[in-house]
Amino acid sequence: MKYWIMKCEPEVYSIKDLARDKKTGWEGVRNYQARNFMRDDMKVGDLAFYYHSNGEPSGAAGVARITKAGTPDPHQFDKKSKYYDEKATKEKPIWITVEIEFVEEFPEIVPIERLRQEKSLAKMQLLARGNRLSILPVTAAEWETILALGRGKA
DNA sequence: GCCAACGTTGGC
DNA sequence: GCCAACGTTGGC
Repeated sequence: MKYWIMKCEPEVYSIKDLARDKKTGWEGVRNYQARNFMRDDMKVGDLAFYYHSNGEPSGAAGVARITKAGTPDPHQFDKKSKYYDEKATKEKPIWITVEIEFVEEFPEIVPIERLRQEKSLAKMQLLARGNRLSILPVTAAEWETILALGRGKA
């Protein structure tokens, strides 16, 4: 099983929205690296931190689980969608989506500033300079560290 | 709202 | 295939 970080702006869709909806499709990803993670490496049962970007504060807000992996993103075929891609066909879809379900919301968001204070997280891709990927892998050690912070046990 | 950093596009 | 211009991301 693998661990991930999935970023979303809370004003667009927050952890509370996910808690209310129970599950949601992770659609509209239009970045090849993020797509490749979803297509090739994400498996049903994998866990992900739900990360609020551009939030107040930005940081890890909770945990979600992958419930469906690597299905074509329907928006790429929809001419009315902002995610429409004229190069995509049903036979050869370009963009991929996964479905996630709510697992837990942290009592308090773990701010990115707090993550930067952890020496063991210094090499995390999330904290790398200029990182903009919306989906990132997390190591098991990083997972445990952040989970403890999120649950207030660190 | 600013701006640095990055991915993508398109002209050549 | 290079690279400048552009658009987007995301922390602050």
